[in-house]
Amino acid sequence: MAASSQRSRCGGAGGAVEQDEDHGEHRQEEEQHELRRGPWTVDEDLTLVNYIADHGEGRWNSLARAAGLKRTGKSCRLRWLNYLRPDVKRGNFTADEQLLILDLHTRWGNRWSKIAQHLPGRTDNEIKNYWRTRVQKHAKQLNCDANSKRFKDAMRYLWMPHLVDTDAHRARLLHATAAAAAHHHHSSSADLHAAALSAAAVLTSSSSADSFATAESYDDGAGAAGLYAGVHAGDMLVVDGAGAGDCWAAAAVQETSQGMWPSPPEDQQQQQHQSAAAARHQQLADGGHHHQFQDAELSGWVQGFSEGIITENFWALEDIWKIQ
DNA sequence: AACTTCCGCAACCGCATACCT
DNA sequence: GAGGTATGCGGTTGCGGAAGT
Repeated sequence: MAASSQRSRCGGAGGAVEQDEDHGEHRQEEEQHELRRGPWTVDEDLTLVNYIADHGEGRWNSLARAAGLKRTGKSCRLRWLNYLRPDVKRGNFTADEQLLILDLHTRWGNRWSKIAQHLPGRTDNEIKNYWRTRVQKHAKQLNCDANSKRFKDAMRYLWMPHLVDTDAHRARLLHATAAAAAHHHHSSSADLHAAALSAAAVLTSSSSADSFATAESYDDGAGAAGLYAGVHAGDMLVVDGAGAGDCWAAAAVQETSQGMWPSPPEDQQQQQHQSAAAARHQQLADGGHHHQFQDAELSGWVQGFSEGIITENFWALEDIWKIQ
């Protein structure tokens, strides 16, 4: 694969080089040294690894030449740092890591290398890709910018607790699906509010099932729980004084937001289900009043969010049911 | 089975900063 | 201090495989 794609890459990303003011000279220089671009071959990897094992890192341009690699120093450095380094960690991000990324990104924005320093074995490139491909996708689904306060609040009060609570999520999947389906059958237009809230729950849970929950990530859920203890998915609910319909909606969000996760061991399931249920009952017992947020701005956002669900055409309900 | 679309990720680029002479 | 080179960073591109039709 390497050979063919290299050619095309020279015409693609490499084409930008030729737009430089001294592109002619540049190309001549490249041809002279037969600089390679595109994916690295196994031989090249071995050469680089062996050379660094013998001589150490640094001085990348001279390293590339001395090792006999027809690559720029930059390319060698990138390959080593992002892929060949022995301590580089590959594979899906654990729940802990996801939480950390979300948290650090709210603090520092796109300071990928700074964020990467706090995730041992992860590279800035990997984190950046993760953010762009997964997190931004969800921002798009929420109809807001990934850098907006609105989205960050959604992360903090919906997503993070969602990750923390993954075990409970798994436990309630079947129950939630059944409840939602049953409700769908018996719902009328009067229940639109509740259904829309349910839709929001799906938005923040099952839509993320594709990428945010991996089998291995569940093992770390408990550790992450400590970080965000006290923040629960139910916190985003606005339990209005309107009555039973809204209470159902509140419960629906709590239930369906648990998403599509594999099941934990039985005893764990029961324990978590019980505590979550107790919390919900307490919440509903407090009903008839707005849920109180310490952060007034957040409270406003929550209100806006729940209203927006109805007015901003997030997803058609039909789509939600299809997913469920 | 063939084709198209979508998505994840490796690798690239330009720019900024640090370091050296 | 000026100029040149190396390194680091963040944004972007496009390939290849998966998913959908």
